[in-house]
Amino acid sequence: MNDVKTPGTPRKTRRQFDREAALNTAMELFWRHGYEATSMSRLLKALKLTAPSLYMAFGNKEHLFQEAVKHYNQKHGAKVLAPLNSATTAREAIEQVLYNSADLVASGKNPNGCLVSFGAINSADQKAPPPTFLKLIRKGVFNKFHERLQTAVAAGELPKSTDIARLARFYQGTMGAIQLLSLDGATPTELRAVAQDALKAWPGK
Amino acid sequence: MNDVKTPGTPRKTRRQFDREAALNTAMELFWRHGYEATSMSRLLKALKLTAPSLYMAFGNKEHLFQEAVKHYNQKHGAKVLAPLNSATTAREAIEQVLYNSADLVASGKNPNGCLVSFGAINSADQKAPPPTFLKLIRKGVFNKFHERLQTAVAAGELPKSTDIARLARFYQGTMGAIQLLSLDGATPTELRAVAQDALKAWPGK
DNA sequence: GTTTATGTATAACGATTGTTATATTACGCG
DNA sequence: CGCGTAATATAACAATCGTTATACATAAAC
Repeated sequence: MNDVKTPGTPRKTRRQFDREAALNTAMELFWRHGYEATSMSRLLKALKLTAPSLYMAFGNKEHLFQEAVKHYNQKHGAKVLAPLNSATTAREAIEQVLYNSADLVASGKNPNGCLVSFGAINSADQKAPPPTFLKLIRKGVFNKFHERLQTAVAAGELPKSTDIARLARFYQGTMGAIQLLSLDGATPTELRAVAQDALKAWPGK
Repeated sequence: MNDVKTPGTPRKTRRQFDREAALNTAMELFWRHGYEATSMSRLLKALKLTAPSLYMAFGNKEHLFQEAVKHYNQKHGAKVLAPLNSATTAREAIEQVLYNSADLVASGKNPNGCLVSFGAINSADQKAPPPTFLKLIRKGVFNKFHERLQTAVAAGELPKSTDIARLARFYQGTMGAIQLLSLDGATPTELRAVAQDALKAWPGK
């Protein structure tokens, strides 16, 4: 009657490599060279995998990139932005975010710069999935800054006349400046100074 | 006795295309997509040239890129940085440079962003000629900022205790922030606001 | 233990990369 | 005019791009 095979017990994976470790290495390569300049052959060599294994596990290059970026956000991005939720004042929150950013992008333990900002900046097609995906994430970061500043106004930390969007843009821009300067060899100390200078533009006082 | 052919009268070129126009188009493509993501076939199509003509005129892709960047510096970079030499005070100089930058990278008449900052940011080999070449130019821009600030200290515009290098880095960083924000669609007006906010960090007063 | 499915290995796919050898055209000069 | 050279056009080069078909090995399920 029912010729359709029932799915049966889902089979456990027999993958022989560490998916997390592979994602880590892929993230590192994309971070350092960007999406298009990171070739599959380079990835395969670094991950010590054969092509079918990688395609089986991640689909294709675009999807691997997406997963690598998500991994980046979980492992690094979230830590950098954490003060937006934990610091007591908006000013301290942004100060700490900028410091975190300076440390992340110029520590020497990771590639310099930022995967989200620069990961697909040189793209043959700016409307292709990788650039679009990153742009969306950057928009989300802007929104996080924006919301924190709104909260600050509501709490009386900032005057109600404050141009929130403008301020959010300025400090997201400062983050970008820090990331960009790190590519030319600026040290964490120098980048913290950039953050401090930018904080002199904080409203009021 | 002398079998070596004397060079004779240098023959005028018989090139049939406008070298300047070709350079302009190449600049535009490199500006928009970066070095590696701009393929020769794409260049040839845009320039309406055949490969041998382009190679005859410019050598190879790397050399064409170099010439395109020089063209960019002459046509746009020089104008943006001109106030460093013409403005009466250092503060006004930097203010106008930042405004010029905001207008250039977000006017809509040109590709957004900056060829010198982003033209080879996603490179398979960061030590290859194109990234190295751009890095050198950015170093030169830093030096121009630095020298202008030194002059300002000598003229008494700034206290002698001013950390010149730090200030130069901060405003070069602000330029980078403006360029980066333009890639996500910020308007010239919004970018001028970023410049204004950054100028609130100007020492003294 | 046999069957069945899934991960791996080898090797190749067509497309495109930057570049150049060959052939043809056409202009400058004597 | 006619010689010689330089710019063009056609076409191909080896290398690499991202991806996949095929064959083999192996672990899970009955």
